Amino acid sequence: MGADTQSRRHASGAGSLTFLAVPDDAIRRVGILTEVAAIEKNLDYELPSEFVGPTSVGSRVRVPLHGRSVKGWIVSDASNADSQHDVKKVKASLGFGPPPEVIDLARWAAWRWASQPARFLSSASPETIVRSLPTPPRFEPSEAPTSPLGVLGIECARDLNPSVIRVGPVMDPFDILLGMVKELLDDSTLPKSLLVLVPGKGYSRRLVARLSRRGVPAVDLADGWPAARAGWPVVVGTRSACFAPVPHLAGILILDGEDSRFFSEGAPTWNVIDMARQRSLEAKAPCVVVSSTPTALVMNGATLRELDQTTESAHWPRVEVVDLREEDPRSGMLSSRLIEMSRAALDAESSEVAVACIVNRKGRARLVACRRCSEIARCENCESSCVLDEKLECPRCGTSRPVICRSCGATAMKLLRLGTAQLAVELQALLGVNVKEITATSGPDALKGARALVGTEAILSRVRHAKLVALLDFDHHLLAPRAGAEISALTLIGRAGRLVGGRTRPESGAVLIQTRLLDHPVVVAAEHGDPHLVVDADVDLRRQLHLPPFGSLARLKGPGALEYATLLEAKGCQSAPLGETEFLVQAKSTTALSDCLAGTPRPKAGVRVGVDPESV
DNA sequence: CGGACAAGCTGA
DNA sequence: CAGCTTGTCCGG
Repeated sequence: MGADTQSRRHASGAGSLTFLAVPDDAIRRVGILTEVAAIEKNLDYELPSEFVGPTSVGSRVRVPLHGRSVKGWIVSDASNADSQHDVKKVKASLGFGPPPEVIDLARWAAWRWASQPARFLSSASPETIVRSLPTPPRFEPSEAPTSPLGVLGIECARDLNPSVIRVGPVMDPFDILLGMVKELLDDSTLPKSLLVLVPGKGYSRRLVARLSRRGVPAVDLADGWPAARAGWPVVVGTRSACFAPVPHLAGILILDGEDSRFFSEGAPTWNVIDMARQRSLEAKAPCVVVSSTPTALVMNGATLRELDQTTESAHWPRVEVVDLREEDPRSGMLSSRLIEMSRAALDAESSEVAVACIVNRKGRARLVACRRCSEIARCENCESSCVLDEKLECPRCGTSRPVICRSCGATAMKLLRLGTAQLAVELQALLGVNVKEITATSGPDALKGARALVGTEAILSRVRHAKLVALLDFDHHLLAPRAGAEISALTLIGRAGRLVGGRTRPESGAVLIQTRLLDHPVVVAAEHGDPHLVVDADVDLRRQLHLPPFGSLARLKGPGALEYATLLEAKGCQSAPLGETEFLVQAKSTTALSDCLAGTPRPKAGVRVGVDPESV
């Protein structure tokens, strides 16, 4: 059975839109899906004649259930009138909810990722009650963009097959958006909405402001749910915006499609790319993804469109590589080339942050040894190696103890693998300027007065410009033991590149990569500004291992995992143990796996099911 | 999910 | 056998 037939089966509950013509004295019954995710069937309720509020499919209501009062969605008009139950009355209206198409999408998603529709519908619903909707502005026809990207946007908007546009990470994708606006919103008889999905909140806010300056009516879904529900021409938002309540979808544009924030690892696992493609398929609308490093999951059968190679590589940053094998081991992560380039960057950029150093280790040091006897500091409980911050802390079991060597009692430690805090101190000593430490938890004024920064990847979302971005321990990213690690390492270089600018502009800075793997394809790709070999390798690896999207898999976790794996195996899935209570189940296709999971009741002992997680 | 109700366990 | 825990069922 194809995905198409599947989703139709899951759409079967949805009825027609808005206020049905019902005889005045007829009692209107509605099918309700409650917020209680475990109850997957629709329950019948009566809509009292005094009921005030929207009653179309998707509307939010409060209903009595088992002595409780729960929130829910109207998911079908009148249902089986032959009720043996004494049907209860809907208690109250909770205002507008998602449109019928989104109810269908939530049903499909529940099937696709072995979850419940209510889980997805909650993120599709407004946070506060919406009782009235604004009137969307008239869309004024715009001028067609003539740039190559604008033309590409128009071209993609005409194609109902999914498209992926590969551009260098520094390339501004705004004209693609303008091209799609022109093609999809101009002289359309029906008011339609274009959805734009971006990874972060800040990006969304800036994009809305920029569109508004250009005279394109746009709202941010973060504060514009009612406007989106009313059918605003352009709706911008983060990952939950693939459920944006626009009543008539014109198309979807996803920017930075490879960003990990588009792939939800928590339960349920789901991803924006597949979700958006399903929604646009049902709406017969185009779906376009822009990405510098489209992974196999992003490509997944889409048409790849690119500019010429010269233009693409011009929009990668200038890259400098430091061979850590040649460095004096005593200089640690702060190589002489790094210091030299930092000084040049500080001279070139006289007031703002000039240098950003990225290393994914917080605290003072991740590995320490006794200065006197060289014993590695380990946890007294579990023997795993301690992290030094104020005290010696165990990253595994959380116990902490004073800084004293367990074998000789000395109190001085050698710092073997430095973290951000210590590196900031050392860099400040070497450069003689104000150096600040930035991690995900640092406050907004952590940047005040800083000329150089040391921190985790959090830096890349806090700072917009720098002359030099240094990836101090790039091999840590490169050698991460999971499928897709190499692509994310290359993506990191691209994100760093956005702070320094494209390689052909004279005012641009550079990205410095410290590595021991000079010939690694990722390092070479970054130097050439050409990701295609790395991207192809990701596709080949996944094809060979039958990983998504070339096969489908689910991770089962919990006390009932073994029992559930056995049941699924009997239905034609392959299963392999990953641990005592953890199993991997594979099937030939997404449809086969999802059908199998949907058709097999879970055992009593709990199992958590994660379908097609991003990293394996 | 969480309330209802049934079946099982304990202690005087 | 009351009083409490644990398990299973089901919701309109």
